[in-house]
Amino acid sequence: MPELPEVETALRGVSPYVLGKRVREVIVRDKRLRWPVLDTIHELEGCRIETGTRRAKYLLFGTAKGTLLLHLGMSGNLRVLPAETPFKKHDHLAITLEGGKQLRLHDPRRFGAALWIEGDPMDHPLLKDLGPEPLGDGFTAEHLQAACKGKTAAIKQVIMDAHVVVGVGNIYASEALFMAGINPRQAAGKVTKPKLGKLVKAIREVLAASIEMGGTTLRDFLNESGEPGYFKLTLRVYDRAGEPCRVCKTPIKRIVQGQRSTFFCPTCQK
DNA sequence: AAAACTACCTGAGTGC
DNA sequence: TGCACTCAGGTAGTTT
Repeated sequence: MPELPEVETALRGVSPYVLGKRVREVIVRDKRLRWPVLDTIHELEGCRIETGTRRAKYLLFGTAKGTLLLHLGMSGNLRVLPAETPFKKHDHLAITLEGGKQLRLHDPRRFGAALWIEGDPMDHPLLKDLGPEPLGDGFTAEHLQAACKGKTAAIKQVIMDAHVVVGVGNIYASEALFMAGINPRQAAGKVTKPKLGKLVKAIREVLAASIEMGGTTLRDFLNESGEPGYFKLTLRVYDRAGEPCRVCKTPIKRIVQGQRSTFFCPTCQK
């Protein structure tokens, strides 16, 4: 599910309801997420949530005492509901706020995470070695060129490596490579400089456009108001194997790279 | 150092 | 209806 646009959409959706609110109670209904949810999560109780930010696909809710880090994994979503709303299966974490609302983490596959961090969250092992934000100033053509230099790994694998740039998931990796006219199997070190420049631009554009539209929806993602996003309607190659390329009509191909599906147009992406 | 692979988990869809 | 199978948006951690 959540690629970066969905995570950003979730953050924007819940922020108005949680920012400035004090946490009454943290309810752990199932601690078996990617890592066991520790009892330290209850340190959040009594704290006022002062900030809501995102780093890569991690959500950070800051208080004076520490930071709540959430990750939505493959199948997670956040909802804000009246605290008395019956729990659904897979509602693993619930944070009751002053005023009677509750922030809930729902995650069928349980690849998500919930951690309590004291001190600067950017020093946390999960965050300290991450590459630049794709929509930030640090993600430049020069940066990507330096990261690709001499690499034999496929360009798709490289742009999905969080040490190179964060937030480029499986859908948008395929989409951006199509937009830049790059074959996903090409060795990163062999992609020309101008193409890498185009790729930076494509990654920024596709992510920004999807955030604008409220995130792509596949399967179980619902945005904060319960309405699905509509970006899937405009996907260029992802999940379109056998269908005609929107530019040249060549059938879109599906291959497997690093145990993940890749979609591309053999004509437009040389 | 870099690349390849493993592990974690449920649910939807397909074919018989 | 049921069973067996494949596939799915992520990524830390391990092995080669």
